Amino acid sequence: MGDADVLRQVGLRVTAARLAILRTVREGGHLDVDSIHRRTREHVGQVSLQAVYDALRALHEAGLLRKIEPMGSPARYEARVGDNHHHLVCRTCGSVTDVDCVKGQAPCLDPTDTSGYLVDEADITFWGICPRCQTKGN
Amino acid sequence: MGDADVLRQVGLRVTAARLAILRTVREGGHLDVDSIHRRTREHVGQVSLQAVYDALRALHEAGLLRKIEPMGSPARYEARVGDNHHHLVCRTCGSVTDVDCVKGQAPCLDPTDTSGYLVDEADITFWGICPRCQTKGN
DNA sequence: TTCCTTTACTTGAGTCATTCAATAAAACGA
DNA sequence: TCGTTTTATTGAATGACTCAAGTAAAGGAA
Repeated sequence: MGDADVLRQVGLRVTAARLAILRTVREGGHLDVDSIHRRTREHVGQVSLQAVYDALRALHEAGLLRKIEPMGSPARYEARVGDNHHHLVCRTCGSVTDVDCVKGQAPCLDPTDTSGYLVDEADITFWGICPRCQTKGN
Repeated sequence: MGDADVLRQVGLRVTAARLAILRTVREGGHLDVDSIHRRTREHVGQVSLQAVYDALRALHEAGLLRKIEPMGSPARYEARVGDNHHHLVCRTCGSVTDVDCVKGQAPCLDPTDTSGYLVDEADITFWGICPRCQTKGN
């Protein structure tokens, strides 16, 4: 199934911008909005930053993209959704790496005491220094 | 040991603003900067917003306060540090509640595969609907 | 195909949390 | 008490993101 069908399936219109943005995020890893904007332009020419914001929100609300916001840095988007994986974030360079769920397949949704909350998601970020920044000294 | 000594111990000068801010955060739970500013004023009169930002950063860097930034809302500070607890955040009203570490005393610092990262902290946020918002029938 | 309605895109201005910069005022060791 | 260093004040700036109004494109209906 192509991306056009994926979009239609979630009730979104198929536009060049959305197809390009979807592709960009898939290729890119964990890109911020600015990077997505720049790379998307390389694919389809002119696209406004607002169009990128709009499309990312639509794609995110439709469940096609996941949005992460590590403390202190702008939002990032990734195409890997629905598998409840977590993230390693480098304190030095800010790079993000996926980590599979700590508990295997289970969705990590069980704090020992939920205090009455109806919990539907566990958002887990591991902070540390990435291999490259370790070797770079400091 | 009083707060003044606590401040001196971490190498910070003792000022009325810092003492009041520390007290405010202790009393407040998970307050954002604006709330801290407002409440601190009630304790000591005039304090500028920037002084609050500066003090919070200093206190945070000194390890006296913990900073959390749930997606989509301004930063919040809490006085409970060093025990690696986690947070429940309400999707509806944004309120934050503490949860003890899922793994008991252990610091939850073991993703199955760290990809070479030197991990020093696990930041875990559980998202859901708080009891009050559940009964309010959204 | 053409028309029409709905949805998306563009441009430009606005908001909010946070930071920067320069001056004034305290803290605290000498 | 003095002098240096750190902290506070005031005001301006930044950056990520949103809002709003008009234009363009998508896709169903005629």
